Parts: sequence; structure tokens; C-alpha cells
Amino acid sequence: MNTRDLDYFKKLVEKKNFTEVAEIFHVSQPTITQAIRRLEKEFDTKLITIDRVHQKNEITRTGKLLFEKSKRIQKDLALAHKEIQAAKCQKIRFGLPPIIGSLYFPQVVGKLAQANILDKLNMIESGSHSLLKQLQDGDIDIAAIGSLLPINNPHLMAKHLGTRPFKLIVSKNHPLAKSSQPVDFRDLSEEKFIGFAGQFIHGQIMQDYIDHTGIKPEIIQRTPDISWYKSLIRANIGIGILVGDEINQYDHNIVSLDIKNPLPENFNVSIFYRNGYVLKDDEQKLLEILEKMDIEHISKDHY
Amino acid sequence: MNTRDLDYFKKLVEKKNFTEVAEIFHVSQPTITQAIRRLEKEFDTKLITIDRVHQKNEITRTGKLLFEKSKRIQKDLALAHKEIQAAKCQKIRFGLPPIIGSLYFPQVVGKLAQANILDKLNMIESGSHSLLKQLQDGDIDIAAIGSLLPINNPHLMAKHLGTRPFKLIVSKNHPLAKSSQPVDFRDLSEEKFIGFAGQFIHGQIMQDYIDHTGIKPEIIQRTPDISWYKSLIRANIGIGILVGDEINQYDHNIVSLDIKNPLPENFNVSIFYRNGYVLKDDEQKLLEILEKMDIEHISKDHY
DNA sequence: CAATCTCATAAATATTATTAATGACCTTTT
DNA sequence: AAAAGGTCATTAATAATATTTATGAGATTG
Repeated sequence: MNTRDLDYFKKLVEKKNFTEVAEIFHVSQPTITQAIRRLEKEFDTKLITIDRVHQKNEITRTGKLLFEKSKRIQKDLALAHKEIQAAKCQKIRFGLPPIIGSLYFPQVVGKLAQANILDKLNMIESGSHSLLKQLQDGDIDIAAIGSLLPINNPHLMAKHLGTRPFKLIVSKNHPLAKSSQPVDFRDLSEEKFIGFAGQFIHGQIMQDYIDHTGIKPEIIQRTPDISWYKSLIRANIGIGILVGDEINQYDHNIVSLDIKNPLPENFNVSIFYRNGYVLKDDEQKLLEILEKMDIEHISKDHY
Repeated sequence: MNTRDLDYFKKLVEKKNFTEVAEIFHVSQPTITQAIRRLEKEFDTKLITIDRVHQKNEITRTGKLLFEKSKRIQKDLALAHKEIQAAKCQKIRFGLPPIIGSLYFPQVVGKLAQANILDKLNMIESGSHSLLKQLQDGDIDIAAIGSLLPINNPHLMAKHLGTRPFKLIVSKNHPLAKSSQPVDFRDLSEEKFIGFAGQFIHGQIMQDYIDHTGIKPEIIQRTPDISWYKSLIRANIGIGILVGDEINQYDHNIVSLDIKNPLPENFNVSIFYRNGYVLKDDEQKLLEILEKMDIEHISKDHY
């Protein structure tokens, strides 16, 4: 079977007009008629009913079924082209969210340089959400991803690197800063919070705590940047929630506190690549180094 | 592009021998050579390296990439054929695990009969695990599934019907039967348990409790059938874990007890069909009836 | 070194896709 | 009611593509 017929058919489903489809593909109209006839013979079914009376052709149910498969086949072929095209380039198309890049990658930069991989990285810095899409579209080949829940997607291979807790972040001058006890989120209903703008995972976790506890503290400000976020906390404009590792010994005037009733959600750090993707040697090396990365016991030396 | 070329290529990857592939497809050997040449031109890459010296042809990395995509395209085409073939039949290919069928379906049988759907059901009774596979292979089109964790699979559409807790099941003569308090699994290390044989979900939940608590009670017997299971419990041979609904007022001499430290896992009842599958009218009706099914408040009348 | 296996090449042939020309069917316009 | 115009089917001719036949080259084996 020729995939061109599927292309014709797919467009026909969208346009429902043989003449128009023929023009789009710069072929004569009978070409489309014949292509459909071939498919109808191949699958032994009527795919489209021609209705001259109401001048409205209808796709049959089996036509719709084939349409869905055509879309998937087109996607796979496009992906094959993208992957094979990218194979000609030595670079590793690697997606890295800024948070993970700044928190956990410093400890492996040396090793990457040593293995001659650093200069082969074609880094795409973007949010985890966007990276997952780019990964599935074949625009990148490997990505580090931060997610609240483990991602279980049969299209993607996952290597879980580690899990980090979220912590409550307050200014040194905030009353809670004195406490050494874990804080119960339900006691924070009167607090003012700093929120995250954009697709940050931190925005989601705040919402989840609200959904989970029913407590809805006021969010007085939203920022798209972690260092601005910290500044607002430091100035005691409000308190916030961050991956604990964001706060280190050099973050003066900020205190991080454990949260007592944690969600089943944590900050999960994983490496993904497409299922069925064949890793380049360098990509294999990169993965081996990243897998050794210790997310859960990061050394303070790196700050 | 002709999918036949992909068929030839896929077989060539598996056999690594042009002559053999030609024989398998009953074509002449140059046919294979030309097909590969066409693909190499289409994707502008070398797919296989011919090594006469070590008499061992090697698939290139791009060849492996195309191989993976070929597999997926073949699967999609096969699925299209299966779905379109099944469309000619009026029956609904529906998978139902015995547990869900006996516990929750009695309440909708009347409605199904009323809607003339009951006699259109081509029921496949099997375990949830097997049903999920049959669903993905296109051997059935809709399935009710019981799972410990919500299933999140982009290939499948899911309608969550409800969640039921697991309970501890003991004989009336067992000391715990007197207790009205929820039981802590960690207090059961000295108890003898009845286990499940086969792919039952109940076998998994037992293992999960063991993994979760570190407590490893003795499993003295395994049965593949729920009524045998109940008999063993009733005879006080051991105690067990079941979906609470399995025990009703007519189950004399058996007591079900809440479990204190529940896992995040429960018995989730959902309806699945393939993403991209186009429901028949009857299938749509079936889904509407099933969606109204109240899993979480089943009436005792049905026993 | 002949026999054999494997794959490539090229020309001939077979198959398949596309086009051009035309007609049927229906709606809209005059 | 007839003409004009749009849409799709049909058919024969043509173009494009796939396959085969025949042959040769490179390597191994006995």
C-alpha cells in the first residue's frame, strides 16, 4: 500500500471535496478517486459516501477509523525523517529545565567535559512540560524532566534519578523562621504566599496543596523567576514553596522548613527519551553519567 | 512511499540476508535490493552496510531508527485492518474481568437489556492484565478494567468509574472477628494468609502491603478462584485481603475489617477503549450506561 | 580452481498510478 | 425550462514505478 493514498485520504477527510484535494496535491481529480478506490478495495469497506443531493460527502465509520490510523502513520514517518535527519549531526539534542540544570547538573559538568560530551550538547532550555512535547515531536532526543508524579508513558523511556521534597520557604524575619518543627500546611491559611507565573512545576505544587488540604491562603504576587521569588521571600513580602535544594547556605535571610503533611507528590527528576529511539554512542555515554548523578544527596560544595 | 518496502526492510533487519528475504516474500532477490535502495534514497541515508569480508551485514543506526518506525507502522496498519474488519459485525467486543462482572454489573444488566445491548455483547471474560493487552492489540474494543493505580496510557481512553477499598477478610471464628476497630497490617506478621494464584489483582495488593510495611506474613495456600478463597477463609485456614464488596450479607461466617494504614492503591474500576477508536452507536450507548453505574454505593439488593 | 553463496547492476517486462477527455448528476442562475 | 457551473465517476491512453531475468563481481569452501 502506498502511503500517498493515505495522504490523499487524510486530506479528503479534512476537506470532504475530491476536486479541492486534487488541487492541493497538484494532481488531477481522478487521481483522488482512484486512490480512494484502492484503499476501499484494500480494506474491503466503503470509506466515504458521496451525496450529490445534499452536496455533502460523509466519512463512514470505517473511514474515520482509517483516518485515525493515517494520522499516526504520517506522524511516525515524519518522526523517522526527523530522527534520521538529526543522525547526520553529531550534536546531542538535549532538553534541560533551568531548575534541574542549576540545582543538580553542576556535579556532573566535570565528568561531561572529561568524556568530551559537553561541547556536543545542543542544549534546549525550557520548562519540563514543553520539553516533553518537543521530545515526543522529535525536536529533541533526550530530556531531563522534573515532574510531580512519576511519568508513565509508553511512548517514552524513563530513568528515574531521584526524588526531592518540597519545603516551605520563609524570611528570616518571619515568625515561623524560629520554629524547628515541621510545619502543617493547614496552619498556614492566614499566611500570604508568593506564587509562580508560567508553567513552573512550583505553581502546580502550590495548587495541589490547596486542593489537598482545602486551605486556600492568599497569593499576593506571582513571579516567573526563581531569584525574584527568593527576593520577595527574603523581603518578607510573603512565604512560598520550593524544592528544598533551591535554598542553600549562601541564601542568607531565608529559612526552609519541612512540611508536615506531605503530598504523595514530590519533585521527581528523571531522564527521558523516546521509546524506539536508538541512542548515539555519545548519548549513551551522557546517560551513563547522568544516571550516576546523585540527586538525593547533593554536595554543598557545588554552590 | 510504499509500505511494502518497509515490510521488506523490516524482514531484512531481522534476517540480515537479501536472498532469504526475497524467498520469504516470493519475489526475486533484486526486488529487495531495489526496495532498500528506494528507502535509502527517500530518507537520504545508508540503512545497511554489506560486508562480504566478514559475511555479516550490519544495520546502521539510521536503519535501526527506521526499523522501529516500520514496526509501529505495520502495527497501525494491522490495527486498521482489524478494526475495519470488526466494523462489519454488529457485536460489541467487550472485555470484562469476572470480579467486576459479578460485583458491579448486576445493577446495569436491566438497563442494558432495555437498550437492546445485552444480546450485542461479545463478552471476553479474562483478567484485567490480559484484557489490556487484547485491547491494545485490537482483539477487543472496550474493556472494564480493575487496577491498583489509575492507568494513564496515551494509547487508551479511560473513564474512571470509581474506587473501592480493600479489606481484611477473616473467619467468624478468628480472634480478629470480634474487633470493630480498623486493623493495622503491621500487627499481622504472625497471621497465616491465603494468597491468590495467577494474574489476579488481589495477588498484587498482598505483595504491595508486604513491600510497603516490611511485614511478611506467611502465605500458606494459593487459590485461583474467589469462591474457593472464601471457603478457605471461612474454614479459618487463614485470613486474606479482598475488595470489600466481595463480602456481603449472605457470606455467613466471614467478617471483613477495614485496614488502618491503607496504601495509596485501591481497587480502581475504569472503562477503557483505544485512543483513536471510533465508537459504534451501540458502544456509545453501552458506555453511557456504564458511566452511570455507581461503583462506590452498590446496593445490597443485587446479591 | 571449480562450486557455491550473496548481493549489485542493467535492460526488459509487468504492474500500477496518473492524466485527459468525457459524461452523469445535481444545483444555481437566467 | 434551459443554460451554466460544480462535483465526482468512468475509461482509455500515457507515465511512472516495481519486478524479473540475466549476468557479473566479490568472497568462501572443499
